[in-house]
Amino acid sequence: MQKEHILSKNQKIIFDLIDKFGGPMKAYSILFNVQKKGIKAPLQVYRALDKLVEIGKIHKIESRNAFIACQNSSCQVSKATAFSICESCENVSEISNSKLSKYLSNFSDNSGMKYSKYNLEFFGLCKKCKSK
Amino acid sequence: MQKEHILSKNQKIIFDLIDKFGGPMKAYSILFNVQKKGIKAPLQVYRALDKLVEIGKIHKIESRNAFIACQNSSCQVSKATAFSICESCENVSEISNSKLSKYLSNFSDNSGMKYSKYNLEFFGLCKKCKSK
DNA sequence: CTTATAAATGTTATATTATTACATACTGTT
DNA sequence: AACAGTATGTAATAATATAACATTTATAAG
Ligand SMILES: [Zn+2]
Ligand SMILES: [Zn+2]
Ligand SMILES: [Zn+2]
Ligand SMILES: [Zn+2]
Repeated sequence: MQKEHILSKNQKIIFDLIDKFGGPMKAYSILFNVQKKGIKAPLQVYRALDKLVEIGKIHKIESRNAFIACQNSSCQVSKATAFSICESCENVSEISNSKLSKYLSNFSDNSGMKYSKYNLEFFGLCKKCKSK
Repeated sequence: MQKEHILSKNQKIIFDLIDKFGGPMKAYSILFNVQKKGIKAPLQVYRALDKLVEIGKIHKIESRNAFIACQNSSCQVSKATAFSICESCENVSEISNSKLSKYLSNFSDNSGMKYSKYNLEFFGLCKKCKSK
């Protein structure tokens, strides 16, 4: 189980927006959408995003510079993330596969490096886009 | 084996720089370093980078917005990439592990999605940084 | 060789993403 | 009350990436 975090005002506004939206959102799109709530500057958005990523409530989709709400409450807080991304419609979903996460969390090679975190992004065509 | 690509002038200048540098380079750092060779504008750099990524001569480290020469001539041209990244010294190396690549290339879940490409980034501390 | 086509280049301007710096306010603890 | 840690507000700017348009070079076909 995850530790519960009490979100601050800005953090809550921004998390609620991303969570409700359901898909990946870009920082400046978030900014535009929360301006009516009094959040006026990019930095206010980025600070909230940083914190939300840190506590695992959202994840950054690195290849898209976008942020998505965690769809997997049991994932190891931001330390082990995997996503599938449709290159046609840009739909993104978080992969929750215990075999995969176990395999990657235990991965080690002969580099002498100790891995404490990973991010995996799969690309392809989703069901809908495939059948077009 | 990979198909051989003949690089254009700008592509060759930029690939040679990245390859010689050995680690991840950022686009504007590349630009600065090739200005004496006549490449003056960001777009010239980005166009060469796009092409080099496309043909698998370099890869983009998404979490760092940086580009590194492919260290693994047998990797499936830009379709299956894995890196280890030291969060302390920012050293990056390409992971060449046939079991891992086989596992990920064959990965499928019940989403109905057909994966054609992936990128994996491991984070941790390298040997050197661990012992500090 | 000429024509056609695709790929690459040059140049300017601009869009998008993210951080620095500094001042202020809120929250919980001793 | 004093302190430490976290969060906020605001302005300016840095860093990353693309749009638009003109021109040139490479490749292949007729
Ligand atoms: Zn998650
Ligand atoms: Zn799709
Ligand atoms: Zn490679
Ligand atoms: Zn290191």
